[in-house]
Amino acid sequence: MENIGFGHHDHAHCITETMQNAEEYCRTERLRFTPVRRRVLELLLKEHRALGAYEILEFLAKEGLGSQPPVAYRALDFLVQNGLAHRIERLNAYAACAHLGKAHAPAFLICKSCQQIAELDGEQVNVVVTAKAESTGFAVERIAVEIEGVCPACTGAGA
Amino acid sequence: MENIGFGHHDHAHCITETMQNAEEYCRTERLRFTPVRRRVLELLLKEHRALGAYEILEFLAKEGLGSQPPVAYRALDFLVQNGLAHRIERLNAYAACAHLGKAHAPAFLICKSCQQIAELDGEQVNVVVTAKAESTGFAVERIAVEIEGVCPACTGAGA
DNA sequence: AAAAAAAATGTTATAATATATCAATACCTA
DNA sequence: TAGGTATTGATATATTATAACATTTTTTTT
Repeated sequence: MENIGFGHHDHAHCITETMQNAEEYCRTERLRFTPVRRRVLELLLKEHRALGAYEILEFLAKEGLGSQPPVAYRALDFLVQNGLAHRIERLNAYAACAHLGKAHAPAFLICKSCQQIAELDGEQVNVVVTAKAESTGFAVERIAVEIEGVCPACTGAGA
Repeated sequence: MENIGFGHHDHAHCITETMQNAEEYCRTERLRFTPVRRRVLELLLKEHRALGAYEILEFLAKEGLGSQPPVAYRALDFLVQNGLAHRIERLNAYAACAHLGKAHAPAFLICKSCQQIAELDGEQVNVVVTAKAESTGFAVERIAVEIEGVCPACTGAGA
């Protein structure tokens, strides 16, 4: 897995490509990629940072896609369950998955200043941690690695 | 750092010893270990699991130590700031530090079933992750490693 | 020891995040 | 097309967290 960082990139392309991948993924998995779900993923991709459920809800409300919290939470749950987005525990917020479909063990870089999220390959880390944990008899189900700090762009900008 | 796990231990002793360490630590660091702060740490140690701020507040209220949320949050902030307790992001809850005073890089094992928390030594993990992150130009400030699963006791109990 | 400054606490109010519940609708599939 | 399942709509409420300001306590300075 390649690291997806904070660098510049063709963002429009990154959106359309990920959306296409998501469409296909849902088709093959027989998941219902409904309008709200589709739109929420699109918003996460467009904003390219972690968004809270209520931030998302504001967008949805403006667009007539729903105005009550469960609308946003349900869509986010769907995306997270199916690996199309990740929940960032530290922020109680959500970010689009940068490696759609491919199994992966993400470690998140969280910029305090701009809320942008990058994914590092956490595979190694997961292996080490899982070994340690299971040697104590603990049954590992889920590993969250979240790294808080300041991204290159914001460091440069004196943030 | 030794791993502190889910095994049986002399809990009464573990409480008094940690409290003594905390007392001394606060004395040498010239920190004010006020009654509320002391009591909150004691509660975290006694319960030996992650407690939410409002759970703690209930105890405090019963004991006449305060009944409004800021009372609990302030005490918890103090303990976390000074390394006497940790915040478990996954649970929005708090646990007493198992390695008081010693600098350490904890990785938390969170039992879904009983909410008990164990600390693994996350030093290695932190080194690996920090290297990766900083190679992308990201300035690391804080790393959270949280492992969710089922502890040996609960696995045995069929949880 | 008194005054000034700093830290902690008390109190009220409210913000932000999240879920339970039940009714209505859309969609699969037998 | 009837029946089951998944999704959405809508209302209410639970849970977690902080802002703001007054008061008190502790520490430091004079």
